[in-house]
Amino acid sequence: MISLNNKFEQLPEEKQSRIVNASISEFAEKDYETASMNTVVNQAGISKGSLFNYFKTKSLLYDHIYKLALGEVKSYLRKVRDETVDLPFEKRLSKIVDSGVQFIIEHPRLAKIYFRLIYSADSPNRKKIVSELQKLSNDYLGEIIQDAMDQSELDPNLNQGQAVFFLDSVLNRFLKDYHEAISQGDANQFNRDEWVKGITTLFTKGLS
Amino acid sequence: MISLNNKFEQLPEEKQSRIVNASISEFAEKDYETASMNTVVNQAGISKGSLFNYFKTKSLLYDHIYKLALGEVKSYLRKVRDETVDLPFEKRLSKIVDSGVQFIIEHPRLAKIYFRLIYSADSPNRKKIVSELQKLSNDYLGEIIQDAMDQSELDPNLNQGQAVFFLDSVLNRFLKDYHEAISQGDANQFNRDEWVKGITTLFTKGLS
DNA sequence: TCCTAAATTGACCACCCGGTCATTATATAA
DNA sequence: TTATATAATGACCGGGTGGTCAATTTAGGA
Repeated sequence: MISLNNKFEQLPEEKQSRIVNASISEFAEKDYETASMNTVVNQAGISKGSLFNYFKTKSLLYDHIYKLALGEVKSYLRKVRDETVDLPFEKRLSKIVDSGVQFIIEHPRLAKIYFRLIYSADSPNRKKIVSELQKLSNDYLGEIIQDAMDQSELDPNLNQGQAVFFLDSVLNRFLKDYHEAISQGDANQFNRDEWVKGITTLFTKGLS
Repeated sequence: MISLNNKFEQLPEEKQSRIVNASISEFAEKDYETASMNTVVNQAGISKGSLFNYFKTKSLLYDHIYKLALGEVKSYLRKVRDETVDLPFEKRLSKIVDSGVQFIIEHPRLAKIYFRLIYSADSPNRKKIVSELQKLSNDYLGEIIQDAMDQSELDPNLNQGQAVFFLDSVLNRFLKDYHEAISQGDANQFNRDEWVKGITTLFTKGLS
């Protein structure tokens, strides 16, 4: 026995995806407490009893969904890290922003769940999840910054932790605002190239 | 007739502050949907009917509270802006961080409401409020950055909007993390001076 | 002291929630 | 075809919600 969720995983794939889809929509639209299991079952076209048979509690369903969202985020990060490993810091940063934007466009609902998780305070196990995410981001951006330090593209005596923090702050905030702009239909206010250039300039040369 | 809330404002001050206190606690602890009017009336020691007599709906009570929180934030910003108007950019930044930290320590619950408002998505009129906040931040940080540009402490050809965005991202994120660290009792992980120095260095000289 | 107008109360309403479980429908093996 | 195990159902439960309003308490002037 590997998984504790075999009930759900042994379902026909079509049914699984109906349920996952409905759950993603609901958890993207409302925060954890406000999201309704009733809405999920109605949108998925199954009965309430069935859903609670597959996932014993709301919290376990949420677990399944956020892990799924996080998995997608991670695979994107891994992809862009590996694909840019030989590029200079500036180009790397640019690609990171690019693929963040791409992720948001391709998975707007997952992005919403991700941002809700980071910025809101009411998901179950929030502390554990957020610290996990922090580690992920630390590892990911830390590696990129360390590479740049090793290549003397960034000051080798940099406080690496701080640098990661700054980069993370700006990137996350940019992507969050971009995501919000998209979901309100006015993403044109963002000239992507200009922003990428601005961000890389900030980190390499500062504002003076 | 100036105010529409005269019912509440004509109450004895002691009673007003009991109600405000209870409301602040509740809206700080839970997000808008989850916060309970029952909890508020119990903690304030008044009856439910009375509260709904003073504030016709939950949303109107929330309005009153967030405006109060915002007012405090604004007065802090105004104060630090005026007190630092003659200082160089670096010193100014440092004072801004200082007074942000001070605000968080003095008004932890208001800070929580403020951060919830910015980062969460479920307060009523959120769009309007957030854009109001953005304007506030733009005016405030914009002025400080413009001053630094005028004094040639920052590049006079800077994209001012971007610069404000970056500064806002880093400052807000720092204060948010600091606030969370405090409310979990381990704020010692933040060496304030080191962070202030790091932030000012980032913005003036970059990381290379 | 009594009367009236205003303030306060809390039982009550309709609604929604997460979760349960006896009942029913479905699939499978004999 | 029939008997049996398994899966799916939705009425139902206790509890909490924002909001209401008839009844009661309080305050103040005559």
